[in-house]
Amino acid sequence: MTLKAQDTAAREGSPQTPGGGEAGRPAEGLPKRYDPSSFEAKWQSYWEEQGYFRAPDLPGRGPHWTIVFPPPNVTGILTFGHSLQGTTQDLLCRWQRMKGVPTLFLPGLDHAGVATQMAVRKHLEKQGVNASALSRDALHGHIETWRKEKEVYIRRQLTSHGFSMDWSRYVYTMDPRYCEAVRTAFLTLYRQGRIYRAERMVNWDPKLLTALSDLEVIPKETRGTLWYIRYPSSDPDAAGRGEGLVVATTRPETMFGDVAVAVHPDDERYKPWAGKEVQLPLTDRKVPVVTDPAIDLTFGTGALKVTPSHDRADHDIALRQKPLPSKRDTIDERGRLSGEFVPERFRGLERFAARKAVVSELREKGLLVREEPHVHNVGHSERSEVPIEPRLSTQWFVDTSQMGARALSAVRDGDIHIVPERWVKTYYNFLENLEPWCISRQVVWGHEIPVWYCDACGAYDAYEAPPKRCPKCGGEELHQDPDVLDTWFSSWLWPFATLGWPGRTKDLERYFPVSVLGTGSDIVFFWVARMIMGSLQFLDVPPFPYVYLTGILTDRQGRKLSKHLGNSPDPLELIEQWGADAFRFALLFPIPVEEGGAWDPQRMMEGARNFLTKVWNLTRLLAPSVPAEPGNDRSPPDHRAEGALLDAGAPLMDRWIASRWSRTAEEVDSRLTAFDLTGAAGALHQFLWHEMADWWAESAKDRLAGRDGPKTEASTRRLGLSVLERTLRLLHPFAPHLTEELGHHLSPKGTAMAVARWPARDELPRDPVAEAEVAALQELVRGIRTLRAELRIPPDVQPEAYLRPRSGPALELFRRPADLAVMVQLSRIGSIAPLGPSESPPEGCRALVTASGEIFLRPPKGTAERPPEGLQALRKERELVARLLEKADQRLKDPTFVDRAPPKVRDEVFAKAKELRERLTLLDQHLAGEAPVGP
RNA sequence: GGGCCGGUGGUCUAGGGGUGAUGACGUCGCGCUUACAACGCGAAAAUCGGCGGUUCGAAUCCGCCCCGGCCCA
Repeated sequence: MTLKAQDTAAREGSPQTPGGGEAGRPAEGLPKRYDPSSFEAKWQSYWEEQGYFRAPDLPGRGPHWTIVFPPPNVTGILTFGHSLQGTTQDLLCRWQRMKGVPTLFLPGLDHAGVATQMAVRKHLEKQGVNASALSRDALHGHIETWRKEKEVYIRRQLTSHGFSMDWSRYVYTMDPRYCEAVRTAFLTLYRQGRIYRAERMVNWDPKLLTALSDLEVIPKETRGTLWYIRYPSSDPDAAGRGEGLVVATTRPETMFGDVAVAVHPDDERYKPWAGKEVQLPLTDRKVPVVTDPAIDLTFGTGALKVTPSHDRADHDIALRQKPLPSKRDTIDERGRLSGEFVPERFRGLERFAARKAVVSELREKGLLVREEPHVHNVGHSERSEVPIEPRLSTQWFVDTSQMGARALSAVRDGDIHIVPERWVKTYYNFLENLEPWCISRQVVWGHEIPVWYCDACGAYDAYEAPPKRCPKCGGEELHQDPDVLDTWFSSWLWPFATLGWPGRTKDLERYFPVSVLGTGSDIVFFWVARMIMGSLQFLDVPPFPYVYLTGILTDRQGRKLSKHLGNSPDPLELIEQWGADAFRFALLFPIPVEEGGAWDPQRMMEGARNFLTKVWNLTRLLAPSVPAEPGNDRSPPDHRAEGALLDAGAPLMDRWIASRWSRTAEEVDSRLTAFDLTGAAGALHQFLWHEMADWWAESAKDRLAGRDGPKTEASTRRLGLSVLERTLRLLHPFAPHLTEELGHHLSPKGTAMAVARWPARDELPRDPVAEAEVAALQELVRGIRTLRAELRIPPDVQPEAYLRPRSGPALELFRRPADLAVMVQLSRIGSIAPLGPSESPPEGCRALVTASGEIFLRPPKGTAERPPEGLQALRKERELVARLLEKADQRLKDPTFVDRAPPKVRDEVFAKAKELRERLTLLDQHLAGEAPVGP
């Protein structure tokens, strides 16, 4: 009945009273099972309705916490990387929001030029539309339709992660305001002379017919062939040159574009050739032999054909060898041989077909000396995946040298910190070797280039709005540059264009700079470095003080998770199956966020889900139904109330768990401050599961069951709830839905967790004495459990135990019957009797010796007198102690150690040796006699 | 070719000069002990990639080497 009602509420998405003690859910309590699907959607819409995530409109500068989410591409489905980024960034935002800092988590969408155009074309072609025949406007229309569809879907995906984004400030890189920012950026740089047109070697994609930036080119290891081609001597009679020169190349089809053969100036083999000419095979042309220091003597034959139009290095060589032409196009934009230099019979052949044709003709003519397999890296288009054709072409470039230098010093001078720090060097390395940034793309989808050309005189300039006439010749026929801008030319403005730049908006004033820029380490160059350049250039300040780089997650075979490879789990499916909280937690823990590594979905999700289940059940133990406790409403906690529960006479385990909580709160907060999200998650995992649940709750069960009277029961419950509720708040940024659900269960009328106050680290008192005593208690309890497991004592049999304390804290424990009772409970034995220093335990006991004390257990009648294997634990303990003692003694015997080690270390070792020696004696007595031992 | 990162039980991982080297998953015992089998208790399992060096003392610092990965050419 109960479950059913909830399910309906969740499906409908917006219950009237989400926390509802009265209407939403019957007050009896928490369902037995942790079922995230029954409440996650409910809280998402509740948060949204309440407007918790809308960043406050505040005037002027002031404290703020801003994170701009790296905008997903309109291409469609969210990637795993977005889930990871969103999770880390949402965590930081929720944490700061709870601290009361005005917080903005800004979502957006990237138009993603080439990638989107490709996706939409593919989509249209599937529907039978011939995309290449469409006009620019028509294609824009289709893309717009596509965008509207994807936008809704992407938003739903982000929301279903529980990300606390401010959707009222959502930005699309094609919004008119954003377009203005892009235009302003272009015009500013253009007028400063930092944007220019030039003919340069670019990465040409012969399929998409566009230039690509270096970063869009993916080198792929490719098996090719190295062909050795003879370039015959042009004067065969000359001494030593009769055979001609042999040149090695992987691209014989480009030979018609050769302008020279180059050799290293120090290469003895080719000394006689310098300045001479060779015949260019398959043509009637001759080319000179030049010397250039860039030639690698060891590669191939040490002689290189120089093809300036189709190879970057060759182009550089040709430029250096002044009289040589630096341009000789023989391959057209579609990758076909063409032009006057190509013999008629090869013209029009596609490059790979041409390669075959050229090779076979060379072979026929006996000019092919040798061919051998050759593995090398070939640049491929990230977008279309075809091999890149280096090509000379006229493009727009940004001169980034000065901006790069500023970006470099921003990090060097400590204005920007990169976390983890090791990426700093990579960042330097990139900026120290900056190339001009090619920003024009020959596609139709993207930001237009605000440059107009005069049809009459050819003059061109950049304008804010379409010019009426040419300022030079007065011509009225002008046309705009047909190219569009590289997507990254809009992305690099993201931290400030999203806040209204170039306008001087309130948001820009309040929420800029961004507090931390989080992204995957794979786009340090594409994005991070350029945003830093852009912000320094246009606003004169760094865009953010911190860059937080996450690692790259891989599958079990170490391959990057990507849609491409199909090895990336679908975030939505994971959320549906396991819940958003489990997914979030699994992304953070236990694999370190900034390291990345193999992410096995099943295993990760199970681990996270089990942990959250634990939290669920712990809450169920403490508050099976809505507690009637007054004042338990998440308002600032009442220190006096807890003070009374935690005075000197309070139960040891209570004082202990409060103290542990305090340490955990501090650890979580300081780890978050240091961007150690995994560490913070780990601290909570450790505390909730292995301290609060395993030890405190186990020790408190009797009290909670009312066995010590109703007053004790009430105070225990109150203390437990007080610690639990505080921990839920600490956990909220990690698992927002679960903690919201449980928080409302605990106090139906309380503040929502999403806006609850982040606990101060010293809210509950530290108690080092209690911590030391519980450490001893745990050691003794574990000893008893070990012994009992070894003696094969059945669970329902409760033997008697005798303990003789050896350490100070243990001694204290034995003074207090209540603490002994806790030990009895935790180790499931019948009774514990303390033994004085000279007392002996009764006959028939088995013993174990720990640092805290000696443990004796009497197997009840009827159980095995002695386990078949004997007393392994005791024997192993002896071995270990003996080994440790020997080590310690050795050090103490070493005069240099005694001489040079700090006194503190020396004393420690000395004390340790003393303790070990005593323990060894005890162990030997137990082993030798198996008899109860007196002094 | 240049640069960066990592190598710790079967797997993943903590620790960054003095530890009895964390913890998780998995494995093996024993248990459905009324918060939790999505669990509990116990056990087995690592000479911290190799070789040198610095040091009274190295998983930890330095050098070289080997292996894996990433980035830029």
